[in-house]
Amino acid sequence: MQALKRHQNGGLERLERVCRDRGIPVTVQRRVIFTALLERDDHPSVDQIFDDVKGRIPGVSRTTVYRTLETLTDLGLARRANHFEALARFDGNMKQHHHLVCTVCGKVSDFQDPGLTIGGLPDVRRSGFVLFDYSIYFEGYCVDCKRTGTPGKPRKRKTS
Amino acid sequence: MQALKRHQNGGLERLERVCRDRGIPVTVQRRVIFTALLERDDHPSVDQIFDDVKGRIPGVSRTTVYRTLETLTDLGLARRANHFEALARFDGNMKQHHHLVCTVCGKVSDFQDPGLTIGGLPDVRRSGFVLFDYSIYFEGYCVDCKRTGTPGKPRKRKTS
DNA sequence: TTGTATGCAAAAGGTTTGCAATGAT
DNA sequence: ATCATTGCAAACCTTTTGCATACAA
Repeated sequence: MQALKRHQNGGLERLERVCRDRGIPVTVQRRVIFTALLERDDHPSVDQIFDDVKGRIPGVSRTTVYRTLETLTDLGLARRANHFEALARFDGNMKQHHHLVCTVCGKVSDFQDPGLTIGGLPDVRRSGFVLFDYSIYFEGYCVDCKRTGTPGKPRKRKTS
Repeated sequence: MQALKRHQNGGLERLERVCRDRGIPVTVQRRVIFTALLERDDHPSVDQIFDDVKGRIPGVSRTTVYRTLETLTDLGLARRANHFEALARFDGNMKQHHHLVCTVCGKVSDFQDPGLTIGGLPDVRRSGFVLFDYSIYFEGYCVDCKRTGTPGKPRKRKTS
């Protein structure tokens, strides 16, 4: 319902406008992949979108899905749902703590603040979810990236 | 400082106790890898720990680091810092929203609640960080996993 | 027509697995 | 002595890249 609404309120029109503004072509692939993304609200992986889409575009390649999702992110029409690049990360700090995520370089650092609480814990129980902890991810520019800008683009591979 | 303190307050003793309780051996690799993890507070990747550790254990293999970090997670001595398994994930919902993360099956779902605010935004500016958004990750058991328990273990590959 | 996006195939990176040897209790 | 863990090598999956072709404007 939620997704459908988003879809109806000019999802594609938004894509077309943004592409025109940036002077890049609006291809069939971009249209369909963007639509598929808007139809989901479960943070799909590249392969999930690929599966959704391959029935609608004759010979799409996974590569195009990768590239298009990245393009949409650049255009500000999507974002990466994973902090950290796609790598396993571990944490030996078992105390509750929060995180500062730099959306430019991808760096994540701990931010411990016992005084930080949520105003009125949400009613997640309603959905049958058993809550036992929470952690807040603060997004912004770290000191190093403050001036350069361009949010939403984590670094590529091999930059550890 | 923080990490050092954690290290001093019986990091290894904790490991030894937990291993004894579970009846599994305390190997050199487990000792050193756990120590290396406690020395960092930057959510290291497997390779970062491997680098830290290969000077201290003659012929460690990356495989052992993978396996040991997973073991530590099972033992409750570490946790994965990345929600989602190590995969790129995208989100077409650009409005502020929060997340419900099931620590058993790894499923992440959106949780939108405009009434949910943080009591007194933290003083992250002090560190030079420019904050422009935040998102809360609520961790717990989803309806499906409620009874089975065993937190902290996201699903493996190929389970999309 | 001009320039960018696409698809393919191959490469590169990250993670898991089987098995024999080693090590902890 | 026994059973789990380790290391190696190979397999597997995910993501990126180069290049020729196809497509949008």
